[in-house]
Amino acid sequence: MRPTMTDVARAANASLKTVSRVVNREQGVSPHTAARVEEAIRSLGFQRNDLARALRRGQRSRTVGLVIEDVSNPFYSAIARGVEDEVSRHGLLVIAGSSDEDPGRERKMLQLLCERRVDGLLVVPAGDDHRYLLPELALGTPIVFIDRPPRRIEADVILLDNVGGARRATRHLIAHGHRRIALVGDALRIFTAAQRLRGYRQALRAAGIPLDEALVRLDCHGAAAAELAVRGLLGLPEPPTALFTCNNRITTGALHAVSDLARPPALVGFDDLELAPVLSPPVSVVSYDSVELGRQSARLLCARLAGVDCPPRRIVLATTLVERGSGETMPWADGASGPKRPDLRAQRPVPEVVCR
Amino acid sequence: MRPTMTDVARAANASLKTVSRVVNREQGVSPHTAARVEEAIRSLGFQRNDLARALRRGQRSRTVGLVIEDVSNPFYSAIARGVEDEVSRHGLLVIAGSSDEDPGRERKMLQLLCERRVDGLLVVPAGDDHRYLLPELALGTPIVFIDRPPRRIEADVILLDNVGGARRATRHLIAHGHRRIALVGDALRIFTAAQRLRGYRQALRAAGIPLDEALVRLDCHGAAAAELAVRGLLGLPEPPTALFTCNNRITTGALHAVSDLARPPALVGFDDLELAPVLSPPVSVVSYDSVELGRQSARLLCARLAGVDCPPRRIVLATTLVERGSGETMPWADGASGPKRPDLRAQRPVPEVVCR
DNA sequence: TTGAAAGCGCTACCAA
DNA sequence: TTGGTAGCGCTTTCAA
Repeated sequence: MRPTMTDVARAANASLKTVSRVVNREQGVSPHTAARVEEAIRSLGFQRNDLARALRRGQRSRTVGLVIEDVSNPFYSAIARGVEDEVSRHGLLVIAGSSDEDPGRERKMLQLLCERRVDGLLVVPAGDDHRYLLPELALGTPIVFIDRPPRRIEADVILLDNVGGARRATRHLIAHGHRRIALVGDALRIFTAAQRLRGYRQALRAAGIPLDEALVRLDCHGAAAAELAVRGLLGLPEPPTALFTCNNRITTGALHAVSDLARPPALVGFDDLELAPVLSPPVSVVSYDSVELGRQSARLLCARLAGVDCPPRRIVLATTLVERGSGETMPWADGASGPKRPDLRAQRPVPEVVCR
Repeated sequence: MRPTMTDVARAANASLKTVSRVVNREQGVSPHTAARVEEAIRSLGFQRNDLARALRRGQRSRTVGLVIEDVSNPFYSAIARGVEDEVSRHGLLVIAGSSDEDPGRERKMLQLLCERRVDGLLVVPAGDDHRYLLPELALGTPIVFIDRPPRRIEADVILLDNVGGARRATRHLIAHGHRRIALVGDALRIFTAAQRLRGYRQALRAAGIPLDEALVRLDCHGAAAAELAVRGLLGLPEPPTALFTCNNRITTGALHAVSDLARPPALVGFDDLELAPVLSPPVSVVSYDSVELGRQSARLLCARLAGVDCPPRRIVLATTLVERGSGETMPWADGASGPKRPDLRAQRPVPEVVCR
């Protein structure tokens, strides 16, 4: 069995309270007694039970819950890292879980986290009604929403400048002569998807380009769906000359769809990709610091935990357009035969003899 | 204040025990009483305190601790996802933390997790001596090591076939006519780095190619260091004609280093990259299922939690070579001028007028 | 079917 | 400087 303070007290021939004092480095223990207790702790391998401690002190579990769509998506795992960096400075650990964009799972995860008495919650919300969190908020659990605002409740939220980023990306493509610019995006119930569509429309309107519904492909969840959508766009009688892809997975899918094209359309994606600079052409993106997104969210949460009590805050982080090449090309003249993107495999000698 | 069972009992005019029975869906409560209690639970917004419950039941916190190098590295976050998928089926949550390859941080994290009484631990170990975990193991906390074996203790571990994968990668490059194959790897104290070097050496030896120390670049931690190392290799009087890059970050760095070369060396990387197929040329890699790596580790942990008591297991997962193009090119004949990798930006018209 | 009392491992309060 | 005792919110045991 695992030794308790009582065991240590017995072994050290001291009282429970004295052991507690030593463990918690409180004043008022004679060096001699302290040494005896320390020795007992060492020999028994005692480790304080934080569950019991928290219960007694009326504390929570000294953890924060983080609910994101998918811990294995680089965008979200970067957030997780930012959160960890920030909260670990306060001795808090992070319980992270994936909602898979399912409001039911999200709610269940949040419920589990509340039952474990997390000190605070960080959520990239998937649901469309978060009123069920009101009692928890009222009980003093701070909740900070990340990347998307909560629905039907007021709470702290850290967002990206989605509209601005999308508008800039689209305007950038227009500036390079494109008029048939497709948007490939996720379902509109997702806040960021809707906002990015808004920015796209604003840029078109500002340039006097009518919106062509055929060029707007929504509900692309994941790379595979996006790849299909882009193939569909390219098969149109009048295909787009440029693509605006609304998140990292969609950009990835689009790149798969255009990778074997002799003349790929121009492309700007929302979210940066680690390999964007080494693709050919290098991929231009709307970028921002996603670790910082997590860090700021956690910072706000920690401020709330420390008692900062102001009305719900709404922080918007800037996005920047990173020009790398894929978004800075003009449309091909119709029917003109332009230079092809070469197949390197064909260019380089391939051996005829393969050993073993 | 947060309502407790006592509050519910008072509100429902029932005893504490009766409330407990209702909350835990135990038998022996009359429907009428149960309804009254349910109503009180709803109206007060009662939520059972899992901390107190676990304490009383002598349970742990119903969480597993996961210590990895960096939650934001796709390799590790994929593991985290696999772990989550598996343990969530048992009602367990995941506390994940980053060690940053620092044995001190690793130890501290593990200590924190033990104090919070996690049910089990999953660790990608960074340290070189894990004997400090022996007491915890003896107390019945199952620990499964992932990707690298523990040092100086016996415990469950799930590994990849590093030697086999590296050998196959190197042999593959040899088969395509390369004899000057560089290895870019991490510090040898990291198990996987050492094993992959071993596989590389085995393949060279089998082909009768003497090892050229100048072509072995170790201690490359992170993409930036790898990029530098590759630039160094390419600046050699007799540069390598092929690269074997030992992990995902190193491959990324190498790709940065060769991205602007007219004639990039052949390349095979260990770890797959999401964008590998759309790079030019597409990148050949030693691949495996990293979500599965996490899932299997968690499965073993859960088996231990369920009481499976056999000697420590060592499971090795297979790796496969995925040929995509970058590893299937012959070396350039010395001094011959081969076809260049074209710059797409130059090929395509760039607009002269940019609006606003 | 219902409830009183003890106690999980710890800390807080007060007394010696 | 030291220690007894109560109690955090819950479950368990046993009695009514």
